Amino acid sequence: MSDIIGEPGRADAVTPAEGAAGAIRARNEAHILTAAEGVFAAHGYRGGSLQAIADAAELPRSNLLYYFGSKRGLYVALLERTMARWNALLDEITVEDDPATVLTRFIHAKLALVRRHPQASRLFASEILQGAPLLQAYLRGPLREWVDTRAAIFERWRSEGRLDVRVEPRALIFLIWSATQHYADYEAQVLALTGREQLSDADDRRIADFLCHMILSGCGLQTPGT
Amino acid sequence: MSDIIGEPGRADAVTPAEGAAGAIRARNEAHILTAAEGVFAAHGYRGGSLQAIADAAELPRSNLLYYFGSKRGLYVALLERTMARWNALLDEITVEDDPATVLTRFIHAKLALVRRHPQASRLFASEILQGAPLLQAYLRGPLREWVDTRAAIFERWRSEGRLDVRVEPRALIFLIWSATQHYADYEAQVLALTGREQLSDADDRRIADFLCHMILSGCGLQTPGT
DNA sequence: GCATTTCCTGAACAATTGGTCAGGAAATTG
DNA sequence: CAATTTCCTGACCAATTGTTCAGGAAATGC
Repeated sequence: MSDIIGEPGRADAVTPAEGAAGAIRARNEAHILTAAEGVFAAHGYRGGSLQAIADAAELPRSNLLYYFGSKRGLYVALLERTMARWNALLDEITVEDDPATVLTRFIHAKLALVRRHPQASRLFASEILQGAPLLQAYLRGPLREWVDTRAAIFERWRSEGRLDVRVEPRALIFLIWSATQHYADYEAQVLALTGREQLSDADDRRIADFLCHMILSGCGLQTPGT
Repeated sequence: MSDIIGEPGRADAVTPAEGAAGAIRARNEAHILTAAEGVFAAHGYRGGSLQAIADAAELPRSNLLYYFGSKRGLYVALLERTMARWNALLDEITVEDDPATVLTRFIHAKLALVRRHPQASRLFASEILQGAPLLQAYLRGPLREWVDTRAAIFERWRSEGRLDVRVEPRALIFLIWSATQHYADYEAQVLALTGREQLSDADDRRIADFLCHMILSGCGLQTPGT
């Protein structure tokens, strides 16, 4: 019920230096979080059991409780870590920037992030599927603010004729998100339908180029020279 | 493990006429499946409990077992019903058709489907998030065939200059799927970010228009007159 | 070295899980 | 009507769930 995640002042404890006090804690917590990420991403919060996470982390179940207090505590810590990483990538743009360049960079960054941390993307997806009980504050707070800022800039660009009038700023952001996250969340489907074992770097590049082309031309923009 | 779903010959029992033998079964099964859809969509297969479904259906837990034998049996039946409905919408197209019209219709149909059955879309998403253990046969069989057919047609269009050369047929299909399903799977996020309680018909129309514009212009096509 | 904090875990906890089954009610059939 | 099939469920089962806790090992501080 307490949707605390994403509110300000939640700075993660600074990772203690190697050998210093609390170093063991930092190492083990990270280890457990990684295991939890895989389990919760695949089976959701309710479906993921502490035992399964403990097995993946090769630790006794009680050890997870020792560090995180409860299942919910572990899940919250995991979401916080994920959103913190996410936020680190929400780069700044201004009205002065070139729309085509901004969008291209945005798509590439998001695609790279999602392809590098597919588990994190799936975890996020499963939380949203539940109705985002713990992420309401994050969605309605910092993330919404971020979206509003970008949307305002897109709006400006549009009124200045630098973006096609038919572009809905927020819908554009959703489109980029959905198109990129699809390759993490629906990876199993993509692989099954393309007959691949996994996506190659070449695949990643073709996907990125295709998405950039589609989005840019929908915005009435030319692909900027590399 | 047995990924049977989606293979041919799985015709659902024809719903018996009102009052005929098995009518009770048909009615109750449908009732239970609807309840199960909501629970599994939100919490996944492992996370969804028979008790929760029973509560939603206002039936004793044993009754679900009576009709479906096991939790897995219920889940499989639910996935089968979902995929059957899905398949009913995979309409036919030919090379002779007009690309712009086909794509427009495709987007509208998919968006309407997904907005009308958001639970089904989320159920599907959660199954894929797990790695699609039960849908492998469906994905690699009938769905892949469907995708290959469309992709071949897009390819033809492209070689005839009726589609931009930069369009990757399969990636185009994925783009349409992801962009539309986003409004079901990530509904909680969309609502939180737009500050809405729910999406209106007007929202639906604006979304559809925007997506059609983006996709069509990325394909080098004009929006067809209505 | 000793004292203190941190780390760790096996055993036990009540609650919930999916599943079985006997026994009976309700409906359909002849 | 009686016979038969379908429908239904409460009680019980073993297994698993998240959590508590006592007691001790390991690391750290001095």
